[in-house]
Amino acid sequence: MAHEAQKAIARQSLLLKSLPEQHVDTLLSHAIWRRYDRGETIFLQEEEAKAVHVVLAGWVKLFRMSPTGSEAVVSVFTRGESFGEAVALRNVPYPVSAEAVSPCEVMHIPSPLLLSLMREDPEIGVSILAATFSHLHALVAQLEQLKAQTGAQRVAEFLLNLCVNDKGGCEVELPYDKMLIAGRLGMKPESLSRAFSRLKTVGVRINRNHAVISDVVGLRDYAESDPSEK
Amino acid sequence: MAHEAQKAIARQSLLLKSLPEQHVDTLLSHAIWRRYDRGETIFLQEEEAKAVHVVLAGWVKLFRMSPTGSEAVVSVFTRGESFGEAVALRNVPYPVSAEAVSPCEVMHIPSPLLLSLMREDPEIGVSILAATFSHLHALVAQLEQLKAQTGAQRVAEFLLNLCVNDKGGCEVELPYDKMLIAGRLGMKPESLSRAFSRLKTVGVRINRNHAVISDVVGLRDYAESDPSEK
DNA sequence: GCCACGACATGACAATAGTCAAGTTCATGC
DNA sequence: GCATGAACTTGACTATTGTCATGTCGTGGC
Repeated sequence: MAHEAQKAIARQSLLLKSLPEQHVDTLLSHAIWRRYDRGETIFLQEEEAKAVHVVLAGWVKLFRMSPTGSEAVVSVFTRGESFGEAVALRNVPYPVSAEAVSPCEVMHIPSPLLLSLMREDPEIGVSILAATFSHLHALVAQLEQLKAQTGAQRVAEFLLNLCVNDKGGCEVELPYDKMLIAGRLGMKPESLSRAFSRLKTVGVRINRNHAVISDVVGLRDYAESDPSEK
Repeated sequence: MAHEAQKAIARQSLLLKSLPEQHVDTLLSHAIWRRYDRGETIFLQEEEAKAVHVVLAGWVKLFRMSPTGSEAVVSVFTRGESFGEAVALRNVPYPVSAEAVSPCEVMHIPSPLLLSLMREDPEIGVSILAATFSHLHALVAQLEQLKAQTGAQRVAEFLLNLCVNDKGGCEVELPYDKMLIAGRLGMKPESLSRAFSRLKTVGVRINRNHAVISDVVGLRDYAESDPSEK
């Protein structure tokens, strides 16, 4: 059974936050709450979806194995984020696999429950679409980055997304392994290392999983500049 | 007003094909039917979505402009395909722009109509989710290609998707400009040219917009082989 | 028919990223 | 404490791709 703290996190997720209290209670009380160890599989590509997943703690990566065995990281989720909405409601196989990349707490909402509630109140469909749209948007943004930016620029954007303040300097912690960051940004770990050292010229220092950005505006200029201008 | 032939195409779209006849009739009779010339804009990034779009004839590209002015093609749609579902139902701005890349016929379903119908019958929400999921899936597949395959391999997959038969040889027409194919595959036109000439060694001949594939199985092997093995 | 322009092909070169190998650091188990 | 192994960094080299320049080929306008 779930702690109140976990329920509070679930309530804040994009999927649930705009639903009527009463429905949220129903969903939370029928949900399955599970802990995953680092490296543990949550579901596999081609498996049939039976639930929608909400991350309560830790980090989960979605990835795809190509026929050759190399893996492509599609997205990385953390506290308060949900995934699998569009798949769960249609009884189709997952297009990706999901794996815990740190110890995780994940809530699973059985899809039949969500479906039956949706037939009662169409507003739930809108909530699901909202969450799905945000995934769609994230994928589009990622595609644009891959097609229009160099590796170092993608790293710069990644760091900027970790910053809270939008000017001056700031210090951030890298949220997960550099290997995973590299995968998420579509490059090899070696290239990520080199991208980091290239960013030294625009005021970025990396030490372990700690990053110091001395000039956020300058870094943003770098990220958005034309690759051919450098 | 629409020809019956156009309505028939719309009925076959993923968005509408599984809906009850009665709802489809309502939607079709309130839809807006428009013709677009090559190069004409259908909507712009950041514009607020007011409709869902169904392509009846021609080709439409969705693309994103990066801050530097370079464009990244996100997807290309043709007869029977719909786009903008998840955006239209949420009153959020489009994350992409849409442009006709050939003379086009496009049907627009006003989103308030779709929303009100959805509140009557939640099944419509499922249909919209189905269409949205297929876009999500396509983006994930594209991401995987970009991250795990070389340019020539992406071109090989593109050609394979145009083939109907799955063994032996086949001949296909390239559906649109090579410039657009290049954009869709995340490369420059020059790189596409070179990818084509590289594919000569696996039995692919390109002449104008006509492609001859002498060995579909061999080409598939090539597309799925490890990039480092060549 | 001729011209102009855009799409496309190709060569030379530069920039970028992947590969392979060697070495460092750090967390873990014993 | 020490050994082990995984994550990470760095260097040298290669492969791939982008850039720029040039040339060809067709299509559409006149």
